[in-house]
Amino acid sequence: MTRWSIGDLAKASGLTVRTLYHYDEIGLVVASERTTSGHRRYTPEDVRRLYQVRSLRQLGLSLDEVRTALSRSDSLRPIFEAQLAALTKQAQQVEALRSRLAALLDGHTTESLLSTLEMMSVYESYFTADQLDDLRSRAAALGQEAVEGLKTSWLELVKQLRQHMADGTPATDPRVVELSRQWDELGAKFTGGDPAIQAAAQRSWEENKSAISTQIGWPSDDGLVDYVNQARAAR
Amino acid sequence: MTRWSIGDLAKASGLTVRTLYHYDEIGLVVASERTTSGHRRYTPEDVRRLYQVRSLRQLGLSLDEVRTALSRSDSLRPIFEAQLAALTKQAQQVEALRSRLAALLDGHTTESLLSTLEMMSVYESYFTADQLDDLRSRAAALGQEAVEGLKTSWLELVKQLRQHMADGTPATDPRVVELSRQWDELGAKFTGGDPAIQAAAQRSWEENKSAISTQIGWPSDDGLVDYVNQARAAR
DNA sequence: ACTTGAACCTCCCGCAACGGGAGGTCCTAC
DNA sequence: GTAGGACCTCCCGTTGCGGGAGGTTCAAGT
Repeated sequence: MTRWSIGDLAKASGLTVRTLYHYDEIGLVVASERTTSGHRRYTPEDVRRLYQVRSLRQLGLSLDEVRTALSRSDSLRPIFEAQLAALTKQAQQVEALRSRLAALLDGHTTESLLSTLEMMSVYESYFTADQLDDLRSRAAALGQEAVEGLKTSWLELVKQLRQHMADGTPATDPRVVELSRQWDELGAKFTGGDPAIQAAAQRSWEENKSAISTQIGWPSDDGLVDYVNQARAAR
Repeated sequence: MTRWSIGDLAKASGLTVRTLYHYDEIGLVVASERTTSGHRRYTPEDVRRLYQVRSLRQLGLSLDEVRTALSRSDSLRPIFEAQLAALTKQAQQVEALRSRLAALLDGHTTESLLSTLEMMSVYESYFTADQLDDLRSRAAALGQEAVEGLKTSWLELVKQLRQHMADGTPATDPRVVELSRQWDELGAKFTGGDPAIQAAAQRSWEENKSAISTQIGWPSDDGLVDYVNQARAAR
C-alpha cells in the first residue's frame, strides 16, 4: 500500500502543505497514519477524501458545507441546490454592482463622481429599494446626456436662486417665481411625478434640512428651500 | 451646529454602532470631537465623510480602497476602473461555477454526483485549464444524454473486460481485441482526438496506476489497463 | 559514520470587516 | 435618586488559510 507524505500529496493535488495541515487541524482530511517520529502518512483512503474535498471546494462550498456534504451522501443534493441558489443570487448582485459602476464611469467627470455618489448614498436612506430602481431605470430611459442635462439645469437653477437671495430679491418677484416653477418641473422629471417618490424626497428634505445641506457641500442651511417655498406659494 | 451621537448616526446611516467604532479605530471616519466624558460627537463634516464611505463601500470597494479613494479625488477613476474589471472577472467566475453546478444537478443522480466530481477533480490535476474547458465544451456540444450514453458505454466496457480477465480469456482473443477497439473509440470521443489531451490522459494513468484506481473505488490496480494495452498491441 | 540540506513537525501571529459579549461609566427622564 | 438606556474600552471569534520561528527528522552524498 502506498502512503503519501504531506509534501508529495500537496504537489499531486495542487494544494499547499499549509492547507493540508489546516484540513488536518480541523479534522476535515486527517492523515490516518503517522510514522514513529510523527510524520503524516496519507493512505489512499485519505487521498480519495482529499480529492472529494477539493472538488466540492471548487464548486464554491465552504469547508463546513464540504464536511456536511461528505458526512451523508443524501445531503449532497440539497447542499448543491442551496449553493446554486446562493450563486445565482450572488451573480445578480455582482451584475447589479457592475452595471452601476459602469454607468457611473462613462457618465461622469472625475470631480462629479464623489458628489454624485454622496447624494445617492444620502438618498438611499430615504427611498425604498424599489423607488431607487425606479429612479435608476427612469434615468436609464432618459439617457446619459439627458440626465447630465437635468443635473446641469439644476445646478444652474440653484445658482440663480442663490444670487437672487443674495441680492435681496423678494420671493414674490416674477423672476423668482418662474425659477421656482422650473424647479418643480425639474423635480417632476426626476421623480417621474410619482407622489410616493415626491413624498420621500420631501421627507428627506425635512429631516435633513440642515444636515443634508451641509453634507452636500452647501455652506449651511441658507434658507434656499424656504425661499423656493415662498415663491411657490406666490404662484 | 448639530453634533451627532454615535447611536443617532448609526440609525440615520443604517450602519451599526459597532461599524462606526471600527471606522473610528482604523481612522477611516473619526469623530472629530468628544464630550468631556469621552462620548463621540460627529460633526457635519464627519457625517459627510461617513456617507462618502458608505457610497464607496456600496460599490464593493474595500476599506483600504475607500481610504485611498478619499485621500485624493484624482485616484477615484483608476480605482473605479480597477473595481469594474475585478467585478467583471468575478461575474464571469461566478457564472462559470453556476453553470457547472446547474449542469451537474440536472444530469446526475445523487449517488453519481460525488464520484463524478471526484473523477473530475483527479483529472483536473492532469489537464490544463484550457483542455478542461475544451472537454467541457465538447461535452456540452454532445449534449447531456450523449455524455450519459458515453459514460454508460464505458462502464459497460469495463465490466465486460473485467469479466474476460476473470475468465482468463487471453488478450489476443478477437472479442477482447474488439472491446479494446471500442475502448479507444470511446476515448477518442471524449478527448476529441486531441493528441495533447490524450497524452495528458495517458500521463494521468501512468502516474496514478495504483493510486487512482483505489481512489475511484476499484479494488486495486487489477491490470485492466495492461490487459487493454496487450489487446491493442494484437491489432 | 557523518554531515548537510530539504522536508517535516508544532506553535503562533496575521489578514478583512466587523459581531458580540464583558464589565464599567454616563446620561436622561421620572 | 434611581432605573435603564446609551455609551465607553478591551478582547475573543469568524473564514481559510499564509507565513515565520524554532526545533526534529529524513535521505543522499562523502
